[in-house]
Amino acid sequence: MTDTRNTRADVVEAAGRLFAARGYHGTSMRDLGRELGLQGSSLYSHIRSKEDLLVDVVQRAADLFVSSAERATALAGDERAVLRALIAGHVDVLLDHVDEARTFLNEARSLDDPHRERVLAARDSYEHTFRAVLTAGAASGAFRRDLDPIVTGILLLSILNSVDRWYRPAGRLDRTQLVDAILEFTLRGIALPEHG
Amino acid sequence: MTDTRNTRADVVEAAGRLFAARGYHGTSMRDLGRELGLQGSSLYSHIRSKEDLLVDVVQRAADLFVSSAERATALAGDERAVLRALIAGHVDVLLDHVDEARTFLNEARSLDDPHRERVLAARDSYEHTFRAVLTAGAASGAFRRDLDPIVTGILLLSILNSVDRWYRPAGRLDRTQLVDAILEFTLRGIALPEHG
DNA sequence: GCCTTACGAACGATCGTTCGTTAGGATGGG
DNA sequence: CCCATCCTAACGAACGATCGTTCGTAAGGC
Repeated sequence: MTDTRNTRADVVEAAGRLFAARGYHGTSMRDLGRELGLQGSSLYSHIRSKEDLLVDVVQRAADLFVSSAERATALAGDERAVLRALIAGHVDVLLDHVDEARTFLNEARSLDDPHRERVLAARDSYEHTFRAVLTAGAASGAFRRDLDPIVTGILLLSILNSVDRWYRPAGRLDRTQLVDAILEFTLRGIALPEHG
Repeated sequence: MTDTRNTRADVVEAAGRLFAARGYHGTSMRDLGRELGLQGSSLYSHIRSKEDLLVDVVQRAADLFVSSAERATALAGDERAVLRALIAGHVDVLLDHVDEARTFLNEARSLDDPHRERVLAARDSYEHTFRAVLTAGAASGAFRRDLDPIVTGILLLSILNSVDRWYRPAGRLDRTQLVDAILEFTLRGIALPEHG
């Protein structure tokens, strides 16, 4: 019963899986066919080229990240609340769509120019959302004023973009605790407060 | 004058450059030959296989990271000083050997089993150094006691391993300021201290 | 005269892709 | 209700290109 015929969405999903695990150049069309129980040539009933698949996977991830950020900023609340929502949204996208997100983060460089620029633009817009909240928080008094929001945003996103490399849902932290840990680290750091 | 004959070290260095830029599977031996002004087949005067090159590049980066950590822990000083040295050492390796470090971080999965395990073991040992300092600092009172050193170490290393993706020496921060920014973020976070 | 470095042709394997064809379910007219 | 039709998904052979690699050979400095 599971061996019904495949749709384009099935192909894109399997492509995400393999691209995430072995990279775009490390995945052949025949590999991808085998993953679906097909011949490599049969994939061309669904797509026009291998690059098409990468575009689809990466674009889908980009959309997920951008719309997650939009939902977070639409929230009522001070900058801390929005920042928490941004972190939680990023973690959700990363963990609920690991393969697309991984491919987005690691394989975008294999896109050819028009597509790569479009993806980099989406990423810029996404990162800008983080910077904007950090800047607003510094102005409103929620965050320190002596830190550069650009650098701070990059450091936070460095943490977030690495979550899929180590976090395992079966481990000690559930997802809420993960978000809390990242937020706590970002807000207060590891130093003892009473210390100089 | 620059077109003297090439040594094995030249080949490994050029391989690191291309592996970092295009990935292991995205780099062909003929690409690599062209980078050195050679035929692809001529590379086999210096190496036995393409995989050899990846092993060399990745192993070299692993050694650099591990010995950097050893130098940092050999330092006199409290845990904050050692932590700063660890951060500075990591940044130095990453920026002074970008290509090897990038390849180490991104292409280790393309190694076959015996070599990959050895590299993962080196990485584990390196990360253990960070955890050990964080644990010692929590015990001595330099750092907060309510944070998990394992998680904290991972978050810090997430920041450090991403530095090469955004830091440009021509930008606003020189290298010392970069280390200071990371240390400050890690120790105190972005929240206003007087805030709840 | 040897040893290192490089060449260039060639190997079989695999790459992404095209093509003509087919099985079978959906569709619609009589 | 049946049959002709169409469409989608898949096959398998084949294409030229490129892959990593081998081999026999040549050039040139210690």
